Amino acid sequence: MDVSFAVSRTRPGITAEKYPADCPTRTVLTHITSKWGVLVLLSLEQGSLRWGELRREVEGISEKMLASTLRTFEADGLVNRDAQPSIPPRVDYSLTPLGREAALRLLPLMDWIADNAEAMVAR
Amino acid sequence: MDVSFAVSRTRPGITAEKYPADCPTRTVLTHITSKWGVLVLLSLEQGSLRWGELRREVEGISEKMLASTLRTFEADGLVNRDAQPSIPPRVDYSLTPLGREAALRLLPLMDWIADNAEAMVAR
DNA sequence: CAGCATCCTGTTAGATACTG
DNA sequence: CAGTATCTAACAGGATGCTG
Repeated sequence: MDVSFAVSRTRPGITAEKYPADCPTRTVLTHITSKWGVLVLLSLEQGSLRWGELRREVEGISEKMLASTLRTFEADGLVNRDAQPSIPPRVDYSLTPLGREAALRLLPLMDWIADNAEAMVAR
Repeated sequence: MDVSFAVSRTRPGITAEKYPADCPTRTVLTHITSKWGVLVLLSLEQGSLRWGELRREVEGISEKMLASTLRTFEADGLVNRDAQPSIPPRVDYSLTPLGREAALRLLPLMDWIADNAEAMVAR
């Protein structure tokens, strides 16, 4: 696979650069680290949530941004959308196995941030 | 410490929400997951780099964004700036211990993205 | 070489209103 | 309840030129 990141970790010295602009990793990194991406992914990490629950969990997110973030992740195969055709409608969102893998890598980061954020901002 | 993330992982049920809007974690998360934040942090993970080296490592970053990203991380205490008052000037950037901790949590994520990005984008 | 100043653009995101 | 539609605003980000 020709993803430069994995290759370049070894610092071959000949490879032009470590983080080329036109690399699929950039796209995925952008999705996941989008303003609400991390928060949505981690909210679903403990189990599926309904639309409204998600909105309340990720405080401050607008309906538009929640919809767009979820659709992006659905297209990426990170999130499942399960819509019940009932009235009133009920839609549950959950992580796919792939999404769970991503969330798993996000958890240590968020835990660390939670532990150090105050000190950093106060500085 | 009143960082809601760490607390809420247990799903107390009484806590209003998991990711409140006015939380220092939001600020730090924004800095680190900014468009170039992850790439800069990881570029420095293997050792200090000069300004120009960083520009080349993180392909596509503009001078303005590199400067602003570095200044933010410097203020957060994640990056050290070491300026030699020589002519021509030489400035080296390196991670602080705090920055190294952050980068360490970013590595698994980037490795995972590198392994899965193509499949996700191709989808 | 390592920036900063200035100006400018466009995506990203917020507000509001409406619907099946 | 779970969205869509539309309109607008803000700020991240880019281009260019200049300097110690």
